[in-house]
Amino acid sequence: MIAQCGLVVNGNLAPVSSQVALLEAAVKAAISRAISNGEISAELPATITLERPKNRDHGDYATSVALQLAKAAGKNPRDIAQIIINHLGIAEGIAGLEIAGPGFINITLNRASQAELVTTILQATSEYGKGTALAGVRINLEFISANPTGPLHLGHTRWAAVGDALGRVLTAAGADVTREFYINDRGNQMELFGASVEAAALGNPIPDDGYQGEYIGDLAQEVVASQPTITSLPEGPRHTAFREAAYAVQLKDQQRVLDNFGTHFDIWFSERSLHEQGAVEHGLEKLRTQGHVFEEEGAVWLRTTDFGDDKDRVLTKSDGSLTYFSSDTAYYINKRERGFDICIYMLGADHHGYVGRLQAIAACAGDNPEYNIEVLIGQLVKIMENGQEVKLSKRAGTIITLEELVEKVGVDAARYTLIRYPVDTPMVMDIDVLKRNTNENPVYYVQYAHARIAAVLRNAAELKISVDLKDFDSTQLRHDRENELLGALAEFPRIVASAAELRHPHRIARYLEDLAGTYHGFYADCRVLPMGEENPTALHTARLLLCTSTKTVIANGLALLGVSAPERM
RNA sequence: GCGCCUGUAGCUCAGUCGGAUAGAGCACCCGCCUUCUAAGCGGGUUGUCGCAGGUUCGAUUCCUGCCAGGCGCACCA
Repeated sequence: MIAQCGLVVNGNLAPVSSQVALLEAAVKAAISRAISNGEISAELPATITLERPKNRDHGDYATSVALQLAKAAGKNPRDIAQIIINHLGIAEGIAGLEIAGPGFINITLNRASQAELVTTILQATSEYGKGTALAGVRINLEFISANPTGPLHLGHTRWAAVGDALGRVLTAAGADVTREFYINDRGNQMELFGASVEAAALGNPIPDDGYQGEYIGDLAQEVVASQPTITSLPEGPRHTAFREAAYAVQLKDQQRVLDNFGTHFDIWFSERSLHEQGAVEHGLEKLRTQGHVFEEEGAVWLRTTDFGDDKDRVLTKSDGSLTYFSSDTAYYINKRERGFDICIYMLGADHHGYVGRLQAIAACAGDNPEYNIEVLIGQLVKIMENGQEVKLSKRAGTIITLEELVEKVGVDAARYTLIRYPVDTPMVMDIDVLKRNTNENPVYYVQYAHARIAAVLRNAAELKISVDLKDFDSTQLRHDRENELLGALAEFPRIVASAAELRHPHRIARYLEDLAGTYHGFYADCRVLPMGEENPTALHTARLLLCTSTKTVIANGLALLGVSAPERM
């Protein structure tokens, strides 16, 4: 049976491929037979994709493969569709096949076999939706990477949510993911930061290019409180001591805030450590052997223009000091030497000028910039409060921090809202809407569906209705709403796979909204529990198990977003 | 000037390798809780898919040009 074969083998769960994949294989096999019979003279397409028609009258799945083959085969697409159908008719689990429009093949599944999906989901539980599309691929996912010179603000928050969700989605697709935060703890900005805190502690004016925020004063107080003698150190050591102490406090604060936000990193990678390990020299050496390093006007350059960058980049300045770019090259090479196949960088739109040079780094190091490195650019987030745009300015002290955002709207609403839009769309976050806790906030719509099912299950437990899979009778599920819900549940594994491959975690959120809507429709039309004195029947059990499956999928999807799935609301 | 992103309903936005009558939420109107969570469901109204060409059985989707908005073009970090 289509819904079962290949999913459960000898009682063990095979990697959960969707029933759709099996159906696709059946269509492909049918075409293959038609070709070897000489009925169609064309190449077998590499992949056959079934889509879910928007219009329910077009069956459970549809394929346009006959239209695609028409030209090569030199045949009318409807004739080709008929030939494919002739070969496909024998496949089990299919209840109906028809040719529609210019040559679409509409497939209707046998309802009972489709309902076997419930068994699949309930056996897989938290594994349902996971796949193997990226199995064996080692991915380094770098995101946020803020300077440790201030609190994380709104600009970082989009990445904190999206990056974390992407990490979860890639993992679900089978990839071996390491999440990494690169700490820019070296260079001018650190000096200015240290000097600013020091000045605040000593009651001196903050340096011109220094950091102005209120938090600088707080940091100064905290540093002095933990090291009372720091102000009496001689100027040189005092300067260093302030810088280091402030750095430690600020980094710890960033880590605390992210932890609270549900975003966790496997590695916090210090830029300094690159230099201490000699990784920069090592990287330079590697680039030299690849032949893209040259000297000019006393500086050492990397010829990134060999690979499409706008201009060549300086590695070592004419005064002998290393540029930030040299750290970038060393860091990339270091990642590859740690065994990562793909290095993903998530950057804000204000850094998109880095894309060319990052790809050039990979090429200069002898890698394939089309595969080994990926730079995802996210557009900036605007924020509205009290009907006005809040202009973000460190100087004016109007930055909104991640922590403040969470205090205002909560972790779930903040994460969900940031994740549900594609990152290349500039988005507007309206604090007032997010505070409202109405269903203008789609996270509640999805969470509500989960809580609603939990309530039904609690009531069922009280009524002692069987939810044992052994009592599941798939032929009970014949209602259109049940069919629609099963179809939506069947989609989840391919949604996860495509979200991972396209690096689009927002697809998970959109899918969940769709699934929640489908469930609410089912709930409105299909009574789940017995009414009054009615005795429980096989239909009640079947619907309860369908509810449990839906709850599992919603919970699995929300887990991929790092959003909670409440039992009660 | 060059480069990246965006332009879809009154508003905020989805739209899968190019597919059938372009969708959702909000807003607006009308129905539905003496039995499972009404944070819900059903129905109604809403479109020059920025503009103009091209590719083809078929384009919101791919290509070219233009218009509008955002961002970026350091021997800074």
